[in-house]
Amino acid sequence: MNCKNTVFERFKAQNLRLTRSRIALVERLIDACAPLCYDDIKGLAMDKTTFYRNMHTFEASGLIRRIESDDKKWYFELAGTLHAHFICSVCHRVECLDSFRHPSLPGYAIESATYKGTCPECAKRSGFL
Amino acid sequence: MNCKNTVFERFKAQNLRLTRSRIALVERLIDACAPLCYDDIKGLAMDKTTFYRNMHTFEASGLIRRIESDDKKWYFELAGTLHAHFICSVCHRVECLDSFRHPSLPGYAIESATYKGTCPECAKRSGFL
DNA sequence: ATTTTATTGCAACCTGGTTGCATCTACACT
DNA sequence: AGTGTAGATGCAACCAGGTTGCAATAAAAT
Repeated sequence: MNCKNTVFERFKAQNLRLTRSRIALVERLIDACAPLCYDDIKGLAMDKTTFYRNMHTFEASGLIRRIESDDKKWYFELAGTLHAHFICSVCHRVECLDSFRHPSLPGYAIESATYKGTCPECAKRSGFL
Repeated sequence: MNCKNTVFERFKAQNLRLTRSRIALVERLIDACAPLCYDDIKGLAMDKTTFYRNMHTFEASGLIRRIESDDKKWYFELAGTLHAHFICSVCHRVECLDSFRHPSLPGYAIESATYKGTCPECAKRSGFL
């Protein structure tokens, strides 16, 4: 479960301090239902060093997952259920495709699936519909 | 067909000059059966500007496709048949999954599929087998 | 051979992300 | 509550991949 208190308990269990930035980051990540990059949290007025260092820490402790989009930026999301991502090459948004099962490939250990193309909104907007 | 002469004919048809660098690049891309990044062609002793500019040109003319790996680099491959890619998070190699059909997602125009995880070789090497 | 124009290479730049280090602060211990 | 200390933060400087401006070069058309 991705509720705040659960996350904070995991912090304690891993000797991670409950700092102002971390609380803000977790709240933001819970709020958003899509992966976020540094630009997305700039409103939090946090140094990028702090952001990236915390993301690494969170990733190492299994709290979040990292996704590389096609805009050379890293996106982070709370590590909930495994799901695929769709990256729109028009608006560059990263979307979660919940309830999507990865295909199986003998010999390969698939950990994530990313699909790229045009999302429904952009297709509509550009008259591709 | 990805034979050299076919490619060079397309060059002419698009008013692209047949330069030493372009010939070398096309030969290298045909040779490799995997997407290549700038580091992969450093042996060709070509300035990175030339490499990237040509890749953009080739992409614009539909000759190649661009893939973003998880190492913050761009990989390029000849635009042959559509297929998915597997990126190994251990050795960072980009592999082509030929004869792999993309799933269908209503509303989304899927143009590419990328799977990440551990490739068979790395799984074996690290004793995950 | 000459001219024209696309292409190349260099240097300088941009952006996303990382590292070193001094400062600060969460938290444990009195 | 006051204090000590390891862990967290912010700044500046840095690194790497990729892009841009511009002068020099080389295809290819004449």
